[in-house]
Amino acid sequence: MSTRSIRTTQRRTGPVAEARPLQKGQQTKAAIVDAALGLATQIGLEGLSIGALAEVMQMSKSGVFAHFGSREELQISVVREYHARFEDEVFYPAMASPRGLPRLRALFDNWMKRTSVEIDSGCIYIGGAVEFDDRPGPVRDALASSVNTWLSAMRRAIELAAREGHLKADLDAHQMAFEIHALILALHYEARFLRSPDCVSRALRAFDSIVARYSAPEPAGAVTPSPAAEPDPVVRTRRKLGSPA
Amino acid sequence: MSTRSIRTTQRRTGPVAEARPLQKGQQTKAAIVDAALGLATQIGLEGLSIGALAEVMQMSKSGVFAHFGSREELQISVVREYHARFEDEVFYPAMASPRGLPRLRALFDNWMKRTSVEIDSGCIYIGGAVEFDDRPGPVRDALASSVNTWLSAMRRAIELAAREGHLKADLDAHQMAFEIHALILALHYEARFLRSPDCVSRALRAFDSIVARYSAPEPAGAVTPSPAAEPDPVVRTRRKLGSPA
DNA sequence: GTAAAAATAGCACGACCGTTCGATTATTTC
DNA sequence: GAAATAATCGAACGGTCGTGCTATTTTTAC
Repeated sequence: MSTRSIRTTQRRTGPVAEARPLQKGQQTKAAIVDAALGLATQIGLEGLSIGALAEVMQMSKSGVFAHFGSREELQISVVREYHARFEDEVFYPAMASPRGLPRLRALFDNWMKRTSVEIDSGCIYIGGAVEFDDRPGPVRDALASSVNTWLSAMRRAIELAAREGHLKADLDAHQMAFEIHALILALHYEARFLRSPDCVSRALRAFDSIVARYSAPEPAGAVTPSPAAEPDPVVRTRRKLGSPA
Repeated sequence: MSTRSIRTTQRRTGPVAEARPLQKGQQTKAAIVDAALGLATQIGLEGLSIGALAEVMQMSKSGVFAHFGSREELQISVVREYHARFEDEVFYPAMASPRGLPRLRALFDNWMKRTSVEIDSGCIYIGGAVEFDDRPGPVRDALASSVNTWLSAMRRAIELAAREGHLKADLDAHQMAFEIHALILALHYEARFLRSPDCVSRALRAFDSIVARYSAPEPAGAVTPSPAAEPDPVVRTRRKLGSPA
């Protein structure tokens, strides 16, 4: 918390040297956040308790606590960590797919995997929304900011697909994103709560229906529009999901 | 709890008369469940605490507690109450609409109102799914049972609409129900968490798209198929959503 | 009215919660 | 090495939680 904003470069020679960030602390803090994320995906952000977290980490409660200063700050750290992983596992890999429809489909596929294929861990964006929809505060803000960042990225991908000619030029990207988001929510619901075995294929079918409806009318037979589009070679470093500031 | 299974009809004349259920208790119990439902729709089933409930009811904790015997039984009572209200406010009113597409649309409209128009209270079926997807036990069972009952009713309405000729005869009712359910979940998410102002109209538009896609192909212009179908006069007493046994 | 029985209150227990604080140990800097 | 500082521990506090007991009050039955 307090050590975060301290610059790494400054150094002093006087007898009372000012602190520069050390490594051990940040390291175990990262380990704690990692464990906390694991707990939060199972029992929710609200269910996260410092005592349980300390037990997992084999540390004392106060030892864990000292890294965050408050439970709320711990929750926010978990949200940030989830944002980073979402970026790494959903957004960036999809950017390697060719612009337009293929990339949009890759985003959806990765998103699906994140929220349902690993059934043992729920999605913080979905669980957190339910837990914090009536609970204003910084945790809710961090959550909403991350979700909005991600949904915006989806809309951008849709608009790009429209500009590439894969989808109708005059489509309502907001509307299409709403419908795709809905599929993810239903998938999460049926996979994790109802344990419906065929929900993944249902979500895929529904996605295809949506794409077909928003697709640009084509003269000849081929359903998938020109798969000849080249992938973007260097996107990993250029494009960003965005930071949830 | 113990008084629940005692029959109402039996009566004795001996000096040690066996108990028959009295009224006052059930009455305040109903009031407690009502208040508990109000709390649960705001802070969730897990957030429900007997202490807070007692304060709302202006009763002692133990006084409230005695009606249920455990917190779990209180939660189950809340789920049952929600089921009953859902039946009354979503299912039954829609049964007054004409069979087929109009009735399906009425079900969706009522469902929408329940989960989003009254933004101050969340849906227990949605919140509970997130809270209990990793928590086996009787509360989860009661929740899942109610949800499945309702989703089955939706599927029946879809099949009926197909049989009436309003929708394609060979449609996959499960798939269509999945897609409609998805819209409700997205509506709930955007209304309550993201506070997106136009989510209601988005859900309506998406619903229309789904209906159009599953509609029976028509020769002439009219989009809505023959609105001449007569409503069912006596459905309120005959048809049931079903009990979540 | 009286007596049985049900409904409610009062109190206490043990468990866990987040948090504070001072002491102790590790780590880093010189 | 020594000195400084960061990291961690241990114990404790006030609070809320669900729950179990025993009184006391209210309701019902006769």
